[in-house]
Amino acid sequence: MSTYGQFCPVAKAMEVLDERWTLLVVRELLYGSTRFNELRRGVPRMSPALLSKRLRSLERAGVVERREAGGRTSYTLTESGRELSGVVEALGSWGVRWIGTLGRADLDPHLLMWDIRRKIPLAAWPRGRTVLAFCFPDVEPRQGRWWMCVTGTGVDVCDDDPGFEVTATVRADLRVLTEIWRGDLSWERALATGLVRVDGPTEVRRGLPRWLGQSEAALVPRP
Amino acid sequence: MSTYGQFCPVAKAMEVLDERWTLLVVRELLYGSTRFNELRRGVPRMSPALLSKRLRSLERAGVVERREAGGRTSYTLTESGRELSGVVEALGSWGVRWIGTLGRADLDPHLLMWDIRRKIPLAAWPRGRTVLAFCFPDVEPRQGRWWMCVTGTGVDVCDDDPGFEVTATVRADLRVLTEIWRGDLSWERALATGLVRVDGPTEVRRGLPRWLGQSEAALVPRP
DNA sequence: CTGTATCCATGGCGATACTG
DNA sequence: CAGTATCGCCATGGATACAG
Repeated sequence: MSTYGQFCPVAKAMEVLDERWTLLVVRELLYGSTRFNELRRGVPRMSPALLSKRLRSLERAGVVERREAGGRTSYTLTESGRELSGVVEALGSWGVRWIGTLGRADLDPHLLMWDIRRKIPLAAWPRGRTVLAFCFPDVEPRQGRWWMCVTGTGVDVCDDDPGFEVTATVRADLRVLTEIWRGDLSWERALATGLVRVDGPTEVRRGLPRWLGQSEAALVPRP
Repeated sequence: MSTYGQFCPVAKAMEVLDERWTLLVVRELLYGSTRFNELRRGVPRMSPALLSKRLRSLERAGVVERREAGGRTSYTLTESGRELSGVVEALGSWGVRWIGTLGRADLDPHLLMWDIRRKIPLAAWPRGRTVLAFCFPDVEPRQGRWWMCVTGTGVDVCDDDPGFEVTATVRADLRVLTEIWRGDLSWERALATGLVRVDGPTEVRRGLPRWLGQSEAALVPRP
């Protein structure tokens, strides 16, 4: 842990939080991930060794509680950790307002699909099974096709064809769907201009914006 | 600048802000410092080379505007930078609530005197010159005595005797005065228990808490 | 006053492989 | 599933001196 030699609360907070990846791990924990490998999915570019190290640091700092039960390990936020939501929200609001442009390397279909999955409003979907196929023409084939299977009980994301009949196919550049998700671009505009194409029944095209929604960042007013 | 390969606004914000010292420099700018050496006083353990580098990074990120006028350079926050107040405040509130214990190395008389100086409510002080002497018995002599000269026009902090008649002397361990300043300890308690001694007229002892005040961190409710 | 220049050691962190 | 182990680079940043 770095030290600043200052009594200022901002400095003391940053001693715990300023290391690379740390607040992204906290973000994942705030989103509800508790397992090591579940956390890994949220920070795929972080090596497991480093994730392990950060979790220990956060535990020492009283932010994370590590528990072993039935041979399984879980990580949860302490009260101190849960209160970091204020910091994370402030960072997110600032980031979406002032870091407008995404580089090509910021785009990640896997992260996007998991983010969307996390906020699927099950209640808004039809009963029975609905399968949405996603196609990102600008992405290499291996990462360019995804399937999202929504049933009454849950959501599955696959990167290869699960075999079920596809209800509709969503076709858009990865950047476009990412910008919609972040709220940089609206569903209506994207559909109207053809930046997104939906092949399937009309009611699906109509319902899509409500079914898939947007990240909470979309609620932040832009400068 | 680090990269995370994520479109998440928190990650994009941290790419700009997670490097060591960065948010402390922003904090100084939010407090109103604009000159290079003025900024240095707020982050004395940071090397000038590094400060220079950080200021450039922040300029590239659109957070800081650098201006040269009349051979003098000044740094001010852009609108984007000013909006980081939300982040800094969230960090400060969290820090003062959850990082309760200060190590010996976190205490710094120079920083403390300058912090106090920054918030002196001139209007509350008597007309004419008032000189407060501070004595930190637990600190090595060179850093253990300070003088604060308050006149109608401003405040001066000195680490050697300016020669004026001393109105009153405040005597406390550096840790004690720091804790009072942060709001971990109240003036009343500290005076009542003798953790702080004020040698001087009664009205000074009475007025001190209002004259010196506390940092804004003191307003944050504790867990 | 406002920085640059230079040097150097440390260790952070990425990559990869492997284990109970 | 939940991590360790190992390796090696290179960038970070601390220290100091110096300059326009």
